[in-house]
Amino acid sequence: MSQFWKPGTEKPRLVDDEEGGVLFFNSPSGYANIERQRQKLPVFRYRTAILYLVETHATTIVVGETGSGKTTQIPQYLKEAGWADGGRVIACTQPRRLAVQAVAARVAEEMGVKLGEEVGYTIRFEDVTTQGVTMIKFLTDGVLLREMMDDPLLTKYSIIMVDEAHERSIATDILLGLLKKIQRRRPELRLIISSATIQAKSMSDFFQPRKSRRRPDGEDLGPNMEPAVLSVEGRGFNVQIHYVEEPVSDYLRAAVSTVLLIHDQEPMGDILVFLTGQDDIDAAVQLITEEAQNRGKNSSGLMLVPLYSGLPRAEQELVFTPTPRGKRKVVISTNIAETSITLEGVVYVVDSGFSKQRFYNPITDIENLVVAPISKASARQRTGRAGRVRPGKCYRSAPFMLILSPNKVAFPLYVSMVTTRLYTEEYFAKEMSDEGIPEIQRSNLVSCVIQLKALGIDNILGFDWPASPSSEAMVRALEVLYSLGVLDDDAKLTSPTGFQIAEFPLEPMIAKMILSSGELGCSEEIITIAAVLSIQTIWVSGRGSQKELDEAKLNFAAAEGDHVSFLNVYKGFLQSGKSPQWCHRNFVNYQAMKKVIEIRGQLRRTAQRLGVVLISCERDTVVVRKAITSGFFANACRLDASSHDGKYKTIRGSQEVYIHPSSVLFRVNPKWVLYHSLVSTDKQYMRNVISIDPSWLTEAAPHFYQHQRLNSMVR
DNA sequence: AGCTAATAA
Repeated sequence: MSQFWKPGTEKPRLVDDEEGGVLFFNSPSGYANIERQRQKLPVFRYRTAILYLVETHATTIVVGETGSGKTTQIPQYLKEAGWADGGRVIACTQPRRLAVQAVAARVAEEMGVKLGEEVGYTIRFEDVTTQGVTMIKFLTDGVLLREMMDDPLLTKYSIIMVDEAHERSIATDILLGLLKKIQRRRPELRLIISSATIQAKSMSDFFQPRKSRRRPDGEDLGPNMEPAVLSVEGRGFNVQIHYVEEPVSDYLRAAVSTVLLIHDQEPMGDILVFLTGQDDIDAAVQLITEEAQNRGKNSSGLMLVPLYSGLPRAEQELVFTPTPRGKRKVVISTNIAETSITLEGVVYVVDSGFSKQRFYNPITDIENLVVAPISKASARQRTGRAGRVRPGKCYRSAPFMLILSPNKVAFPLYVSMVTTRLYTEEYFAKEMSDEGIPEIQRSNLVSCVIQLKALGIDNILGFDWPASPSSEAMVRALEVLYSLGVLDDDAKLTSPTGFQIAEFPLEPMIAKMILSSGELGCSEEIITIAAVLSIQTIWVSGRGSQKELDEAKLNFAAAEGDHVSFLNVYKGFLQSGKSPQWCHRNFVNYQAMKKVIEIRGQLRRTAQRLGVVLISCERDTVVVRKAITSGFFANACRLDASSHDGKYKTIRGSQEVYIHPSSVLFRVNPKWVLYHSLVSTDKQYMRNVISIDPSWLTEAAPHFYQHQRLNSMVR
């Protein structure tokens, strides 16, 4: 049944690209042409097999390389086979919004229907479907989870296809766990799990029924509960892999010299370099520029393009501009180019073997961002980026781990120390883990647990996860939710508070803050703050010097702290008539502010529905800070008077923390502060900080701060 | 005394 691509053979180039982002289509003239295109896709050969397996098995796992056409074709096959008859809907989930939109548009085009009718999509803020008409619906897995809050059995769907399951996002994992549960109540529901090769085994194990539930042979009791596994080959060219032979002491320099070597010795073709973050990338751009200048005209002709998520939109688009004749484009990227952005024309990949990953320590309740070795699956994915247009080459190099500056590498829970010192072939074969650690095992679980509780999953510790988080992490999440008043003594959602907080598409602490703001009379302000906190940054990055940005921020700085400063920016933006020019002058990101307005609108509607009084406190910053305290009381810190370096201690755990340099309270150091989040680098930095009065803590959470504990600290 | 891998509701 399985078909595998033979290394060294060339696969036919097709115009299909299912991976979101860049979609292009050789404007077909008419239906016959589209049909011919569809039949050329690798997945077409499996049409009958897929339909048969879906018919006879509750769960079908489709292992498909990228470019097989599975995402766009399988939903159409299902529709053609009648799975959308009788008002039923075929769902296909994606981890990313952009992919949802792109794939839906493509399928609508192939079917010759208007997007939003037979084929539609739903993402946050955009429901492009028509009830009773839409037969194939693409949506993010997060949206499908939200839908379960109204319809726990997802009764309108006949089939749910979970695409890109190998990425193992939190939402995908929760969804898989819940779908497995739903299936027991709805035997007629079919699941298709689309996954990369490496994950197929664990996926199939997860959907394996317990022995007692297996149907006896020959008896017809509905579909076979054993998952079926089908492999579909993809399209893509052979990529020759080169490993380093000798240890390199610095992956940045190794990457830089590899780029120059490729440029000197290899035929034309673009280069994609994987590094870990903005710092690395900016440094590499500079080093390559300098080196190229030193080497004279043979090394000119390089077009260097940095790529990372924080880059302004316009600069990100540079990666898509066609390479000028006689030039070679070098895209230097984070792992955004591994999954989210597809670049055409890449022939060479330089892989550092590292990426930044989040790790959560449930003991300290702190999330860290650390540089860590990637998995084999990631390495293969990166390699595959070189084979999209013609046979390519991938250069894998990695440094001595220990030579990295100490603040860049920390070994978190779950990651074992890498003893091999370089990314040799042996390292790849023997030391690299097959798969990355699922996000759910690297994260704070507060949002995840409240979502499960809201869906009526009472036994969180006993939940059947595709990959179980540590019990410490689960217990920690339960504790936090209890302290927020979301859960009662029996760990049941409280009414109405718990249910209300679960309704908000926000972290529970932010949602709590919004609920309290109604009573405190400052909900308009708090909803603005919640919207600002839910996007990455409202400031422009990259334009001008850091110093200029710091100065621009001072125009809005409030003595009370960052949250109040956000209100000043928002007010200024409104007073300017939402002017892009005003944003530009003030180093404010216009796109971000537009998003703030949009999210603010959604939160306002949700708040109103839940009975939160919408009211402004005008200039009263005390109530604003009290409302914030009601959600974030656990993040209170006190300035350590004995040291004069701005050291704070958290009240809960006596952790040593510092105010982040980006905060308006940096160097101001009020005695008592509350932070929104911690960033760990060489120190623990508090991001988004306000000053508070310690009496607000006992007011907001008397159960959490026993009086004696606080009094002894206040002195 | 000096900072933000990626994604979503």
